[in-house]
Amino acid sequence: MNERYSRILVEFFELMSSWENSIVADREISLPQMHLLEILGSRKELRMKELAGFLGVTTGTLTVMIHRLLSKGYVTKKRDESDRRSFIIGLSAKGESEYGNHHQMHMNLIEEIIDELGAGESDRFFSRLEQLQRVF
Amino acid sequence: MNERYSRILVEFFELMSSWENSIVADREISLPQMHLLEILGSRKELRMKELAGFLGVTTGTLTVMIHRLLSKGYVTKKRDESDRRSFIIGLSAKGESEYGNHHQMHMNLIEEIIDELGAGESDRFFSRLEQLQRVF
DNA sequence: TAGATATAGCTTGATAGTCAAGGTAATTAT
DNA sequence: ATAATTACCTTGACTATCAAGCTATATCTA
Repeated sequence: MNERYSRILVEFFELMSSWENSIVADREISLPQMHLLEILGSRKELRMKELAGFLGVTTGTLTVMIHRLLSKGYVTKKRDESDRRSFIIGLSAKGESEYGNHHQMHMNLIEEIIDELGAGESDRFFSRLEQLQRVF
Repeated sequence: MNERYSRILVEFFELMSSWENSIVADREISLPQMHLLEILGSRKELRMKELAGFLGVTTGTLTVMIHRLLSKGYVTKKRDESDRRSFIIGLSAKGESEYGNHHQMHMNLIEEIIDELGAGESDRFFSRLEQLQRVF
């Protein structure tokens, strides 16, 4: 039985992964880059160190990611005048637009989930999903 | 409300991702490589083309992944004598062992989920999760 | 059966993501 | 003051990834 649960969980994860991949495909930016935009979209402005923490990468990795996103115009970078070692990263107008577009895709997905499960079951399902944050 | 659902789903996905990352860390193989081992573990033997399909990568990408896994001894590769253009990829003993270890981690996770949600709610939860395969 | 077409896999060149280790500049603690 | 810490950057090494073009084998078709 637990084997079945494990299989369902793994398959769900793989389906979500490929869904995410498919909606960024042909979009000029990669999935890790979109993830970065998503974090900035919900948290507004962050320092490099903080952003690296949310992404789960080193600041060295982030430095080059930000360079690429800067050159494509998705993010802004300015010095933090209160601590001149730090930089403040934010979304440009183009970045906001890309984030908004992606976020809408997520909202559409949520609609489809609610259609599939029904309102009551959806609420129950997401509550369980939230509860599981304690497990990881 | 849908905003909340979306946030929960995204956070769940991120938690699962970092959980997966953490359990392969310091393990000599990468996450994509482990994913490959998992597919072979459940499907036994596959041709390159089939394996690439399950992984969602091109055969070119797979060629180099298999080279790396062969050199580290996790997989086996032999010609398909019924179609000499093809190769049959399988797990070596070392690959089986690595897969078994990883699979056990998943089973432990399932245990923790059941502990957290309870048996009845877990069953309901996984049924919903399974139902959602239709949405993606 | 010969020639055309399709398929399986490989190679190469380009772009990205990733970390560890070591560097600089700015801040904070002693 | 100066030592220690912090934030970030750079470099070198490795992996993942695709597209395009290649070879060998299989299949179709006239």
